Amino acid sequence: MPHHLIRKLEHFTRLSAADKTALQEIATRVQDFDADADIIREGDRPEHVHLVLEGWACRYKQLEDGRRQIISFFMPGDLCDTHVFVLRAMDHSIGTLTPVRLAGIPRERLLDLTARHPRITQALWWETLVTVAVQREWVVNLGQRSALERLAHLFCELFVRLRTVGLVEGDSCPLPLTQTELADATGMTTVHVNRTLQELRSAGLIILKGKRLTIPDLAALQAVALFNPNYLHLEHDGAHFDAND
Amino acid sequence: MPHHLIRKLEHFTRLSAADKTALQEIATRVQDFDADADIIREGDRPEHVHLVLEGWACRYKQLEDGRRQIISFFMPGDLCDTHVFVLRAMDHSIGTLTPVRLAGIPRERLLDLTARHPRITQALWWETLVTVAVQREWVVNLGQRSALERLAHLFCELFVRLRTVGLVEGDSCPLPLTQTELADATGMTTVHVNRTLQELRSAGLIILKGKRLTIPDLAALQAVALFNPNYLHLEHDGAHFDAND
DNA sequence: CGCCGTATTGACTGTAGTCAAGTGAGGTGG
DNA sequence: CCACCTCACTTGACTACAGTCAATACGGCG
Repeated sequence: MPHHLIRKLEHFTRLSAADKTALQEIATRVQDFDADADIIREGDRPEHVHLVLEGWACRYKQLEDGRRQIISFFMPGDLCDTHVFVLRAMDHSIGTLTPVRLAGIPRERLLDLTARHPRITQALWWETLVTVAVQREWVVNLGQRSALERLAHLFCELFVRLRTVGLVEGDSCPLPLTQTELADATGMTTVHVNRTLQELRSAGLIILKGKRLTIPDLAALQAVALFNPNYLHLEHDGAHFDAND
Repeated sequence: MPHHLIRKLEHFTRLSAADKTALQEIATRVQDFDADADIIREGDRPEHVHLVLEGWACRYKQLEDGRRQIISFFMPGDLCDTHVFVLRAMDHSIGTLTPVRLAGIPRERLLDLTARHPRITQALWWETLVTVAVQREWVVNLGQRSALERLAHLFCELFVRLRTVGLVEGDSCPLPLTQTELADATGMTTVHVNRTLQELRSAGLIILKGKRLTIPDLAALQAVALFNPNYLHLEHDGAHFDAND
């Protein structure tokens, strides 16, 4: 069932049939959440690693005075915190944006999986490091880019990430976010998000309607956003890690 | 020699004498760098993990048009990219801010160390996860905090981190950064950094002079910054990982 | 049809950026 | 030892990007 994860990991390494079977089997303890529900709250000590099977979620942090920052987005195929067990308590929360179906993977299960499947271990490492690289890019995005560039960059990133899990159709992809959520992710106000979206639309760079994003000319949007996809580390050259069966 | 690292790791777990000796011995291949030199450049494929022994460095990313964002600071005791080996090429650069003394730890050396010393493995995991947590907090800082809060927050973080490696004396610590560097880290202009520093000074929250930062009332500065140190995960409760010798 | 959350618009404010001109302090060389 | 040079810091006047407040429009769903 976790085909999105498998599809993503195959961008890094070729998995054997046995690897894939093993990955299929981790999707136990499936749970469903409504939209706008917390999966994990700041202060919790999570019991297992979560894998998003369907829907979108986000990592976020709320300041005492109510300001909220979305720190990252989770989409199908994404893992939440492969290694949290080391830390005592969550320093942020994870909440859903749409209805979400999750698999909860117990710690031992994951350890067992990686012990038996070295290529999966490598691939999960890659997954983790890319997540961190995305986090760094968000710092650049918030620190240096203008509102227009910022939204454009976010759209490029989400589009490319969705493509790696097979959720892009032609030049369009799902984008189930409200303008408020875009604002919380980009450090802008909803009003300014709204106006900036209009600017992107009238420049013909995006079509955004009915929770669906269309990018008629990805290269053009990338140019506006100063988007360089290398931080997503998608060049499939893990030949030296390939399965030989 | 890498006493700062040892001191830091002991905030998470109690290390045995053997653990400490092993850590002492990884500081081979010592290299010295001038200030404002690149240690690793975007696109490089680094050969070893770097440990900062003395001086300050930073992770940064430069956009095509020249804008630069400092993504994180490295101070004595910090490790650069414990697990880069999985990825093909660096997606950012690491450069010095002051003269820096580094130890280069070959991959095998690190694997060997962790294989023999499970507590060190745990402690390095903690180190890695805290680094990522810091990265997330920077997203919150850039996305939600005002200029004043942002600088105040950065100072709180640097102060607390320096304290964990023993570099705080009383209520003051080294701060070898120019206003330009502060600007690149906080996504502000140098002019605005300058004015905001004056505001912090005249509020009596900081004394900043001669590359030295004094914080007369840390609680007050924390309140202004909305700084909550929990993301640094310093509560020493790793008793269950304690060495028994 | 009517309700509620989301999106849109306008007018105004304010924080932060820009440009450009000084001032100051530390280091070097004559 | 001092002049000078450079880099960092400081200041002022002006601009502009983004935030605030508040009213209104839209759209999907019961």
